[in-house]
Amino acid sequence: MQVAERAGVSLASTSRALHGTGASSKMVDRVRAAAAELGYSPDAIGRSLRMKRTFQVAFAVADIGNPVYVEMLTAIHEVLAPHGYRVVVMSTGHTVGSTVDLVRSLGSGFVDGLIVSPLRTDDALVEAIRQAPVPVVVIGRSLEQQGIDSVSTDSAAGLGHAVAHLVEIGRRRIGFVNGPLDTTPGAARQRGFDAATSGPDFAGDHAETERADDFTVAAGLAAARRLLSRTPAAGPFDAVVAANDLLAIGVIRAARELGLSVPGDLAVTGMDDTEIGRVFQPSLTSVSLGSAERGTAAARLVLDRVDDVAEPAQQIAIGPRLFVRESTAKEMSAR
Amino acid sequence: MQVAERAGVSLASTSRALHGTGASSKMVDRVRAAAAELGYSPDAIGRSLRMKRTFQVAFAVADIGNPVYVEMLTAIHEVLAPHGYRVVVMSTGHTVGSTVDLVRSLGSGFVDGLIVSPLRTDDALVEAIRQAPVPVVVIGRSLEQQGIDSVSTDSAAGLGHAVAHLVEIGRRRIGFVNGPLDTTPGAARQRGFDAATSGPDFAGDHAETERADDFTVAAGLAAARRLLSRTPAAGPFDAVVAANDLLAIGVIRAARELGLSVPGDLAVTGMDDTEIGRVFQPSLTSVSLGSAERGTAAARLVLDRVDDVAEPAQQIAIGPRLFVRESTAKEMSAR
DNA sequence: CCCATCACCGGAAACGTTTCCAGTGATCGC
DNA sequence: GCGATCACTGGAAACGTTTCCGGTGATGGG
Repeated sequence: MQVAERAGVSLASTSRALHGTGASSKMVDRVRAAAAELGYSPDAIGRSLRMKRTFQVAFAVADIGNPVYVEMLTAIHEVLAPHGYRVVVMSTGHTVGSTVDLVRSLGSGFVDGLIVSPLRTDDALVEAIRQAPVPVVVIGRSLEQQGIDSVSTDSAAGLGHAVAHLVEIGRRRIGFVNGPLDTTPGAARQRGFDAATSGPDFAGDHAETERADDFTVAAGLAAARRLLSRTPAAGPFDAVVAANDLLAIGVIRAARELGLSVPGDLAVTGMDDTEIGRVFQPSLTSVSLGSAERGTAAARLVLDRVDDVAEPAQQIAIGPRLFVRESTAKEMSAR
Repeated sequence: MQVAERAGVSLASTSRALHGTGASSKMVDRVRAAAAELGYSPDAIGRSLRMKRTFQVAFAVADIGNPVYVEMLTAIHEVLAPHGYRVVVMSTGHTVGSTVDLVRSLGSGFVDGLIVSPLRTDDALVEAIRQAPVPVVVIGRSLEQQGIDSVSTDSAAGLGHAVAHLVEIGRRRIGFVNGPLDTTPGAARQRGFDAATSGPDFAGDHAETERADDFTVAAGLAAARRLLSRTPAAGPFDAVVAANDLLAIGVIRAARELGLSVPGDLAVTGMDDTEIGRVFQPSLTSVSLGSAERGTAAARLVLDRVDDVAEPAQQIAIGPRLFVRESTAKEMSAR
């Protein structure tokens, strides 16, 4: 190494001087000076090879463009960067199989840990995660019984909050626009809606689900058209719960097409509390699932695991919170 | 290495067999089988150390949450992943100094290339980029004379398109809500607006700029309130050009506060053609600066540079394109 | 049948760092 | 003044891979 020669000392001393332990101050000065003159910075690869640390953590999701994941990514980056960790973004692909491949690829040791939010889960994936050679934290479903670190949120309960709020402001005939049921979030939200609208606690008159092909505005628009074209015996819908903010915007579009005012004729709620919903007109009442908090918690957890090795797997839950905005204002049209 | 032992061959043969060159088919089968049994995948660090390739590219921006950068990131990832490259996200920080630090940190060799979109640029940064030990591609300003690879867009011309469109639909008194002037985009857009509204080609009656503190909805709202509270001698504003989509949404909010209809009383244009603008009500006429295309081009360029070493620096320009939507529909209110 | 060519394999070096281990010089206490 | 302790330094090994180089066996041509 050039710095050692230049400073006239051994490689060992150079390393100690730069790393800061067990070197005399004279030595430190000398090496620092030489390093500064040469514009030297230690090679990350050599260092990684020796230390068995890459100082990198991967974050993997199906779709990096999704605002929810962007928020997580930002939060994760904010936690990890000050600790000297870099963030590698990866794609899980849309199938369970490709996610399993991703987890297996951790064997090549290019990261010290993984934070992953799989759209779909199965036993093979759980097994792969448990076998993984580096710590893996799952954002999404709680995997308690499986002994896997996870950061989850109770989106089913979140749906309950939305329904309760709508009932409280006097809505009685509530539609639900959900996304695909074969995704983890889709399934959970359906459970939440069904639980909230069945049973004796539900004070409304009617509840009905329509499924969109996708969690997008366009799919929400199409689904809402179908839903709103029907009129239940109890009377026309006066509220729609959407499984995410983009779907909710699609619902509002459909309402406008049909000449319904929001929130006058139709109150609409979203989920995820995204920027896009906050700035929309009308601004969107939405259930926050704490994307940023989940990212932060996952990042902290993975940091813990990278240092301390084996503790019992931890399941962190972030409570959903309802943010009431214009799209569910109290006043109702007389109809 | 365990695989070599298991297969009963040398490390060298193992490597050749897995890498695929100069090994007999019998050897390949044997090694593959052993590798499969052991679930072996080659260590990325050891490989990197030897090959002097990390198979990683960094993407650095000030704010990963910005939709424009998210689009770029997605595009970059899509180009790089099939070539076996990983994407590391980094933050430039908000000052030139921290960006320079970032570029210098490339010396530790943790990536094979960098794609960076600096908010602000100065000579020190240009110098640092030129000295960088790995290829650097700049997204943003064209740095032709500096001999630096860059992918740029002519946002000044884009502003011209917006103004021309507004004039064409009969608007005459045009306001401009810009962001901070000390950023590269802010300065370029100001130049564009000034060029488009001065000189004999401008068929409007009045042009005036108001500056927002930031490229956000809130800042746009505040700036638009200030702008619209003034009434030029030529008459009230009938159009506002905003320097990006978020500012434009702020402008629409301000207009609504003041009882102005959009586009009836006031036509509004944005810039960046973001999802948020597309789904807004009214949907936003916006100048696309081709974020995804720029990301794609930058990623391709960095791939070229990683393989072929030295070619003359390249400057790629992506032309801006205007997408006309509801916020600048033709009909005007009679006033 | 012998020599030259060729395909293939194993040994070993190299990449750049950290850390263990031993050794040297100095300092301190007795 | 001498021995022991101590702070510090240098040598060397190790991390896991790729690739150069030399060698060996087979094959083909003369």
